[in-house]
Amino acid sequence: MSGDWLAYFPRLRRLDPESLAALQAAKMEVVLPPGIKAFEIGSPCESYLLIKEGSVRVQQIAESGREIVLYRVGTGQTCVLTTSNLLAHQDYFAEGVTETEVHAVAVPRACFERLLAESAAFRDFIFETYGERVTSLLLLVEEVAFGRVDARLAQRLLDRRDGEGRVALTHQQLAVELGTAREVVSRQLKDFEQRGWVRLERGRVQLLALDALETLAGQSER
Amino acid sequence: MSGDWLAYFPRLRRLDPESLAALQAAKMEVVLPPGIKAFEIGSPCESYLLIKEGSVRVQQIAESGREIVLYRVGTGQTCVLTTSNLLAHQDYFAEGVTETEVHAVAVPRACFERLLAESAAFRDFIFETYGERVTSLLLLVEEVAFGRVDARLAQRLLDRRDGEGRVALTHQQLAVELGTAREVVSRQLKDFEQRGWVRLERGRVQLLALDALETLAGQSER
DNA sequence: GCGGCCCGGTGACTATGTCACTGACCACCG
DNA sequence: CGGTGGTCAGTGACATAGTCACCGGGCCGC
Repeated sequence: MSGDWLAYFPRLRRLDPESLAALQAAKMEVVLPPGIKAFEIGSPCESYLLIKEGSVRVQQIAESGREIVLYRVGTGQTCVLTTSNLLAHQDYFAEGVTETEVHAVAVPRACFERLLAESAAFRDFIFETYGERVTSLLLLVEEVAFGRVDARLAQRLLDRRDGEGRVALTHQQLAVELGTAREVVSRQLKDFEQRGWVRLERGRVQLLALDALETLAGQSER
Repeated sequence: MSGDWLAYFPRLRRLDPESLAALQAAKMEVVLPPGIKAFEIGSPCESYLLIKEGSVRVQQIAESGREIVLYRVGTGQTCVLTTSNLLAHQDYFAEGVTETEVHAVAVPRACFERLLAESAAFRDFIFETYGERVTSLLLLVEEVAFGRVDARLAQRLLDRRDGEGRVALTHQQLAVELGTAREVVSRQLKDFEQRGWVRLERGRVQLLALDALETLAGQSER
């Protein structure tokens, strides 16, 4: 039911009635299945995407095939890269992959630009997380440039564990999370296992010593 | 003479007279000597800086002391981090160092926010390079995560050479440019020298084979 | 049950980063 | 002029990370 979509974006309720009406009229509700590319390198950027439910993983891909996860966009969020591309009239040069079924609202470029010009509340909404994203990209630069792989891996395992301390990712997927190679992840995990911190299963890691992993994750500086 | 400052920011001429008058009234002309910190980690972000003349190097610093240059802000440009911090009400978490004497125009936060709200031309001005900066940060992530040090070094030498093919930087400074260690730069440079591509001098590198360096710089993928 | 594919393990090697120490060079001062 | 301290660069030994080639096991569809 489309009347409820604003519940996901409370700040948009502050829009003046005219802007809100324009948004209502122009928006399109979209549903994407899991595991597809919402956008890829070179795609033009046609509309502003507001995610109601689900998660999109945005990743950079090198020619060599190595990948790195830049960030995720989840419920109630929007994608910096999309915003940035709309503002600068550029094409995408990263790819976005749906990790779950994604329910989103698409706002066409023309409507985006009109709202940006007319509505202070819309601008606030846009920039709410925008600054934080720039921050998170700089943190990523620092992490990749100076961080230790073991600490970063420990952090990712903690971040992506479920309620029972399981991480349902293959070594390859973990390598993409960190922008490193599978072999490196395999060796680090084996090391963790020998310390008794995790148990390795096919396609999954069972965490056993959260405190030890947290301690290691804290030592991110090399 | 302050009447000419708009010559550096032609897009600001499109501002409506009222906004322009507000900007004129609130702005402050500032001059910073070379080699000082325009802002550092933890500084609050009080005003929007428009650079008329000069260059500011923005760099990230790890606890270990290793540094990496994130980007430079030059004549006619503005700093993404400042914009982002103003938008998101955050403090700086990188530092900005003047590389030359810097002549700039400072716009206080209140005026920045008012103009952002009132003037479409001002927003266009802000976002003109903003999107490109996000792009450049993603490129930096890719470079640091996947790039070869030798290719990146060759690229930097080419980027920062003067008219006679000289690069007036120490090995340490080159290491900061790339976010690597001085020893690594020293060894790579020695290798370049043995190939006859450069000649090493104290505090300086003389480039001899631009074409060879360009070829290497092109092979950035690991 | 066979073949193909994904998953993970491993050894050997290369590339990069760290540490400790050295000497060269330079500016300044007495 | 010589001493002195600081910056700059060179180097060997070692640690960490990434690459390459290859293997074997499990899983799935036919």
